[in-house]
Amino acid sequence: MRWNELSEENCSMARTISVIGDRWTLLILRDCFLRVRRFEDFQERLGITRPILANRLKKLVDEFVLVKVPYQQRPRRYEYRLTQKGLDLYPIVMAIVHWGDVYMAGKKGRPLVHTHDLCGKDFDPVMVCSECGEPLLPKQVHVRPGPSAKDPRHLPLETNLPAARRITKEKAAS
Amino acid sequence: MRWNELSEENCSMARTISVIGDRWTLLILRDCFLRVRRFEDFQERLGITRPILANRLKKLVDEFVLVKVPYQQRPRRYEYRLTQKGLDLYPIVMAIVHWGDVYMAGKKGRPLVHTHDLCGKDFDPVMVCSECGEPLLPKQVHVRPGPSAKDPRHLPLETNLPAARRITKEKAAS
DNA sequence: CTCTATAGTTTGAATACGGAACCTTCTGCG
DNA sequence: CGCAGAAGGTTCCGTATTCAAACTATAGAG
Repeated sequence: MRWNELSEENCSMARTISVIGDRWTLLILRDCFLRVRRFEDFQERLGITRPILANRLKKLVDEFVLVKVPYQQRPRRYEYRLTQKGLDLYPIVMAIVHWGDVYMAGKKGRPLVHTHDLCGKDFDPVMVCSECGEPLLPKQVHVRPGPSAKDPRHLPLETNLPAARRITKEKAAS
Repeated sequence: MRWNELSEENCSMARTISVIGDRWTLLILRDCFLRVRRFEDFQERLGITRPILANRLKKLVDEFVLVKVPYQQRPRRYEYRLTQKGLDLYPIVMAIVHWGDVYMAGKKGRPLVHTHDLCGKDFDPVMVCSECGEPLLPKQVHVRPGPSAKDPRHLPLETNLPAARRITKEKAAS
């Protein structure tokens, strides 16, 4: 499966990955949320090569995650800003940062602390259920085919094949 | 910056990306949370080539995100299961899926619906503040150097350089 | 002794990436 | 005028990664 095929998969995760699922794009987005907006700033902070940076920024603009906004005329220069679609990537970025804080931080602690303006406290991000507000644990969540489900390759194995498959594929198929 | 340098960056996001920040690894993790555990199943569901799959699974095992558990002797065969470290990637996966549901789903709706066993309802994942429980909006969060902060390249521009930099770099530096 | 199941590894061609240099538009300055 | 500098790219080329297909290994079944 190539990149262009990824975006046509009937799977929300595959389709999101087709937009933001590479190393450099994720790092660019991190910097966007840190208010970096200009080509030269991205290039210097990330240590990314210029051709790749240009390519990734163009892709993010094509996907409406970023917009080019002119910040001066003569010579005309643009900066890159998050759209609402881009701002809505925040939970993804925070979830990635938080996992890194928990599992990849050195002995000396996390590199960055986040403060919530609303309550004034330092916080960690927590993923909760929109209906009951409880933290989400993978073992308390089940999944079923949605309105556009069709490709059984994107359902869990259990709904896809009888449990007997776990023993021998042939017996179960007969 | 190469992959091996990424993991040494003093940035939680860069370090997480060094573990899970490529296309195939993210798709493998999606399937792990859908209870896929075996080499052949991953290979068939993802359409990934066998060498890449072997390489990514090995990397995830080396990072303690997955463990190899024998499920039969003679011939000895293993399956791949999420460790606690791996299970804790759930918020990242859910955040990615949810963004895809919102922005990348076709007219016919989302491919998969999630049900929360605790409350029995279909839900969306929401990222909230651990201290006050309110949903996190990027504009209500500020960031400051943490215990292990050192490399100014990973701070926001505002804390990094005076605002005057936005006009002329030279004047501000003098 | 061959066939099948599972989990890989090897190999060679296609693609992407890294690094350096170059291009373009404009301002400022001698 | 003519040249330097700033900002935002693009071109070029050698290396690294990925893809696709075939091959290897282990063991039970017939």
